[in-house]
Amino acid sequence: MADTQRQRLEAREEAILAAATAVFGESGVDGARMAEIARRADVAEGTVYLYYKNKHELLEAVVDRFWRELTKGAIAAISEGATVNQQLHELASYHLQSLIDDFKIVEITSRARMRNGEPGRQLPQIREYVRVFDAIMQRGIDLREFSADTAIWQIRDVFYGTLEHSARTLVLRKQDFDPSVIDHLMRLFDQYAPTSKSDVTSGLESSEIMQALARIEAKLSQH
Amino acid sequence: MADTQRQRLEAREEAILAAATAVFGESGVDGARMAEIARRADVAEGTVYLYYKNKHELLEAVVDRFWRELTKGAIAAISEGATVNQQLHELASYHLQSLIDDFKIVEITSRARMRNGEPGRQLPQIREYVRVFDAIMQRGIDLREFSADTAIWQIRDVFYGTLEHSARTLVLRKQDFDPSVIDHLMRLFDQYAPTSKSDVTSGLESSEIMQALARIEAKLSQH
DNA sequence: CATTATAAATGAGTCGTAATCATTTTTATG
DNA sequence: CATAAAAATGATTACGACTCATTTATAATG
Repeated sequence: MADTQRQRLEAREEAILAAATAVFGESGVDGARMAEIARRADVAEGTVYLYYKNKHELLEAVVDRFWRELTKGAIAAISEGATVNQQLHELASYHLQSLIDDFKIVEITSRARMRNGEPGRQLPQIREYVRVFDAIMQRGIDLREFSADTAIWQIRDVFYGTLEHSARTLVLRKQDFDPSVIDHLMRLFDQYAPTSKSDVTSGLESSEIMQALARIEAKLSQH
Repeated sequence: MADTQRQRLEAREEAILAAATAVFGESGVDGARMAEIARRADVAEGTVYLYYKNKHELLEAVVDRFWRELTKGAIAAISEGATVNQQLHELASYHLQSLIDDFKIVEITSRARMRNGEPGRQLPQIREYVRVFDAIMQRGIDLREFSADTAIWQIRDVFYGTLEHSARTLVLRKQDFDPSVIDHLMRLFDQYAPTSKSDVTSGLESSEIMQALARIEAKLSQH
């Protein structure tokens, strides 16, 4: 029964993580007591330290899991065949709604970034989460919906920065999700549409078409 | 000499605040020792508690002063007679540069917002700081440079949200101030011009072609 | 199934630090 | 100079994160 043993350990780790998430959320990082987390996970205080080296690592695990789940949710929230604009809209809505719903955990994220006095390591799971946006944007550029010289990282900062601030604004005002925030944000993306001038049907464009056709031909010959 | 007495007390408070700013910046909030702050301010540990009720209130005072100074600096950085766009540019530059220079203290700000477990009280001095932006925007609307139905609070979230995220990105990449970030942000503000440039018929055709090709590719990959 | 070895769990005890408070020192007042 | 009030001190307390000697559960072996 080496398998059930492993499962029991995993269940325990999960119980600790769940308890920690709850307590951190309710009391904040400083207010959270390791004793309380242990009590809710139904283990002794020392046991927590068998799974996580210290309070900060436990915090990191909680935050890490949160963003991993968020990534899953984001991918699920995006319609596969939709237009780039539609997908951005879906991602923005999902993101804003999540930030509002789990405001407490989101706030705690900044705490997990701090290691000792040094600020801002990138958390791996946030990097992963951001890839969802990057993939949509890249597709937008490939599809010529956005001009090719678009600096994705700058737009990403606009996208996430705006939504984060908007979420804070809404929560502080005790308001719910506001669709106008999304509409407003999406309108900014019109900025990145390729210039409406005559280079639309130029030689560069046709080479892109030929490249795509070549890829299709290559795929066809595989069958 | 009731006046010199008062001055001595103020000097002491200032010494404690300066010491706290330094130590919080160097070691982070958790790493900062009240004993170290007292030592650097050249007072006994108990004395600190005569001026600030506890560590958190001291932190709040440090953050509060930082944003008060920032407000002063912002107002000084803006040219009185300049155009609205020029002023926004100046404010954005000043803000981004400050966020980069004092990244540590800025990060600590989120910590000061937390009171017990409850997140996000507005810090009064940040509210004050934000007014600088609001005033410029209001002037822009009054001068008909921005359309009247512009929701200032949403644009404010774009402005500060983007700059905050950009600053983090730059600092993590160990890059300095990047003017292209400002230019990029300022271009977004064209959106709010009353004479909308967005109703020009643009080259939708090419993106439609590319989308069609992408759909074909996607279908092919399924086999 | 009994025995031993190994892994996991326990919680009383240690240790560091924020905060307190009885005592001392300084300052203001007449 | 005497006295009261204010300010400052630092030894002491309180509390919570973390440790570790001991106990309990699980796996391995003949």
